[in-house]
Amino acid sequence: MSTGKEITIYDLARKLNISIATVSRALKDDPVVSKKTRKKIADLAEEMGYRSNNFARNLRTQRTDTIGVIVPRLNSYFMSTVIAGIENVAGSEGYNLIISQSSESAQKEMASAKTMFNSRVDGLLVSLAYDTDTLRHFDAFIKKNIPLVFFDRVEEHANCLNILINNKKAAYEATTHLISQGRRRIVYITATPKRNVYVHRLEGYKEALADQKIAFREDYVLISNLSQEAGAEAAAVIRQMDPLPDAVFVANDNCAVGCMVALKQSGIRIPDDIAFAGFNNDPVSTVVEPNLTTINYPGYEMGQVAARNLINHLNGASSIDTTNTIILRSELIIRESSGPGRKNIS
Amino acid sequence: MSTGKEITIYDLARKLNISIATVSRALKDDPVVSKKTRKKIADLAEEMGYRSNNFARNLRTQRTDTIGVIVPRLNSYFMSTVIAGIENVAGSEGYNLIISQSSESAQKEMASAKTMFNSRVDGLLVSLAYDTDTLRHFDAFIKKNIPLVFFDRVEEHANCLNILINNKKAAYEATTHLISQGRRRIVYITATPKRNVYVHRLEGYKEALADQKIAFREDYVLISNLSQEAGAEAAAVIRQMDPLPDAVFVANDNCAVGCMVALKQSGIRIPDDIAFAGFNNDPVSTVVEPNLTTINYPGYEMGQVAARNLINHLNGASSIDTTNTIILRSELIIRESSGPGRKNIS
DNA sequence: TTGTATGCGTTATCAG
DNA sequence: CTGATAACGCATACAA
Repeated sequence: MSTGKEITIYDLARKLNISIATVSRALKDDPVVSKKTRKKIADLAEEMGYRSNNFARNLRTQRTDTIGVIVPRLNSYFMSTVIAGIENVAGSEGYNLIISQSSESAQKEMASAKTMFNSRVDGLLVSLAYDTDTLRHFDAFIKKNIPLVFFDRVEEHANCLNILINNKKAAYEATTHLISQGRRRIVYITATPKRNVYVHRLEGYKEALADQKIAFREDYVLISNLSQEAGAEAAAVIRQMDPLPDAVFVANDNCAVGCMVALKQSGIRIPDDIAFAGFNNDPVSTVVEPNLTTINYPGYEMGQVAARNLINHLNGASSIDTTNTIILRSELIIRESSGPGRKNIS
Repeated sequence: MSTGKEITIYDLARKLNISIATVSRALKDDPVVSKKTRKKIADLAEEMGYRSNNFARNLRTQRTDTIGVIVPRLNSYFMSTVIAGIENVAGSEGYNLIISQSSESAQKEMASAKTMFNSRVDGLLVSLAYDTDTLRHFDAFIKKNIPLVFFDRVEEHANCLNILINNKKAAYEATTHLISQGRRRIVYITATPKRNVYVHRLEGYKEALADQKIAFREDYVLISNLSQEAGAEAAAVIRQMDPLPDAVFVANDNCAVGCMVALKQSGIRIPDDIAFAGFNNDPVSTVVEPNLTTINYPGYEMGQVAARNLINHLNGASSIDTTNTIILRSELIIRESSGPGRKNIS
C-alpha cells in the first residue's frame, strides 16, 4: 500500500554530487565529515523526507537496538508499572521495545518468543505465563547468547538473570500479621504452583502457620487465576466452609478485592468476621472498604532494574552470567482490612 | 554480544548441494518445490538452528507485517482491553505489533511516531496524548500513504479513520440521568479540551443541562488529568463549593472513584449528598461503594474494529479513505452511586 | 522442479 | 576529509 518512492542515501548523494559514504557518515553526525557538508546533507534529507532504513541498517550491523518484553498481561496496574520502568531506562539508552502479552497462555508465549527471536531482539525480558511449564522455547536465545532476564514470574535457568522480591518472606509477614491479629483459620488464595513465586508465597504462608503452631490445612489453599471474578468465586467456596475462616490472604489485590466484595454482599463483615490481606499494593486496595492490607511491590523499580541489567550486559559493562538473582525490597502495608475485628466464636 | 554464527540459506544450500533459491522457496513452503526437498530443507534448518532474517527479508520485500500502536497509557483497564482486541485480530492475520505508550506527553508521542516510522510499520493505530496539539508528527505517514487509524482519543485528519463512541450522546445520557434523579448542581470533571472526546462529552453535559433548563456554570467544570489522585484533589475543590453540588459526573471511572473515596472520607454521603456517574465501566466501578453508575465502553471491540479496518485497508480489501468515522455503541449502566438520595436542602 | 543473478539500503574497510 | 566498493541475507525474474 505505502507507495511514494523512498528516498535513500543514493538520492541524497546524487543530488549533492557526493558519495553515499559521506552521506551515510553525515547522517550519523560523524565528526569526520565537515560541519558544512553535514548541515547541507541534513537539510536535504529533511527536505526530501528521507528516513533511514532500519532493515538495511540492521542487516548490516547485525544488531537491532531492540529489546523484547513478554508479559502475561498488560492490564494490571503492577505490570504496566513495570513496563513504565523498563521504558524509562530502555528509552534513555536508545533501545526500542517490542511488547507482547502471552495472555497467560504458554502457547502464545511460545509464539511471542519466536516472533521476538526472528525480530532479532538484542535481549529479552520475560515474566512467565501461568501455564508455561518448560523453558524450551527460550533455548534458541540461550544458544545464540541472547541475554534473557526473567522478572516477577521467574524460573531458574542457567545464564538467565532473575529479578524478584522475597516472596516467601512477604507472604510470611502477611500471614504472621494476620495471626497476630488473632486469626487462626486463614484461607490462602493463590495461583498455579507452576509459577514458583506462588510456591514461595505458599511456603511463607505455611512457615508462618508452623511458627505459630497452627496446623496447615490443604483445603484452605484455593488455586485460582487471581482475577477479580475468581475472587468472587472463591468467596462462594469460603462461605461454604464450616467453621467460617477468620482471615483470607490473597496473592493479588484484584482477586482479594473481588473476594471481599462478594463476601460483603453475602453479609460477612470485614474485618470483623474475616480479615483480609492482599499482594501488590494496587490502587484498588485503597478503594475497597475497608482498605486492603497488602504487600507493596516496587514495580517501576523492578522494570528499571531488569532493563538496566540487560542493557549493561549488552554493553559489556557487566554480565548477567555472574549475577543470578536480584531481590528487591518489599513491605507489608497494614490497613483496615486486617484489623482485629470482634472476638469470633468458633 | 550475541555471538554464535548465524545460519543462512547459503549454509543450508551448501550442505544440501542445492541452490539458495530452492532453499528460500522451500522455507516458505512454496509448493513449487518438491515435497521431498522441502522436507529435507526444513529438517536441516531445524537441525542447524536456522532462523530467517527478517531484515534481509523486509529489505527485500519492502513490507514488515508489523502494525504500530501508540497509546497514552498501558495501565488502564480500558486501554489494555483495547490492546487485547487489537492483538486478537492482528495476530490472526499474521501481523506483529509494536506497542508504545506516550505517557500523555506529546513529546514522547512524537518520538514514538518517529520510531514507528523508521521501523517501517505497515500501519499505525493511535490514541492521542492529552497535550498533543498538532498532528504534524504523523505527516510523514500520510505522505507515504501509510494508513493511520485513530481510536478513542481521535482527531480529524484527512485520510485517517476515526473510531470512537458517541461521546456527546453518552455524556448527555449520563447527565440527563443525574438530573432525572433530582440533581441540579452537577459538577463535571473532565480532561483537557485539547482532546475532542472531552469536548464532545462537555457538549453532551451542557446540552442535557440546557434541555432541562438548568443554567450551565463554568465553575462546575473541573479540568484534571483524570487520575485517581486528581479525583481526590477535585474532591477538595468540591467540598469548598457553597452550596455543595448534588452530583458529580466524571469522564473516567478511576478519577470518579478517587473523588468519591475522598469525599466519603470527609463525611459526605453518596449518593445522599452527592450522586456520582463515571465513564468507561472499569472494574473498579463495582468495587467502590456505592457502586458507580457509568458508561459502558466496548474497548475490546474497539481494538478489533481498529485493527480489522487497518488490515483490510492494507490488504486492499477495503479502504480507509472512503470511511471517515466509525461509531461504536455505548450504554449507560445505572448503579447505586446515582440513586435519588435524600431530599437536599439547598 | 531447480538454478543464476540481481538488487533491496546500509555500514565499514580501505584507499586516496 | 572524501570516495569506491564489498558485504549483510533474502526473494524473485528469468533461464534452464
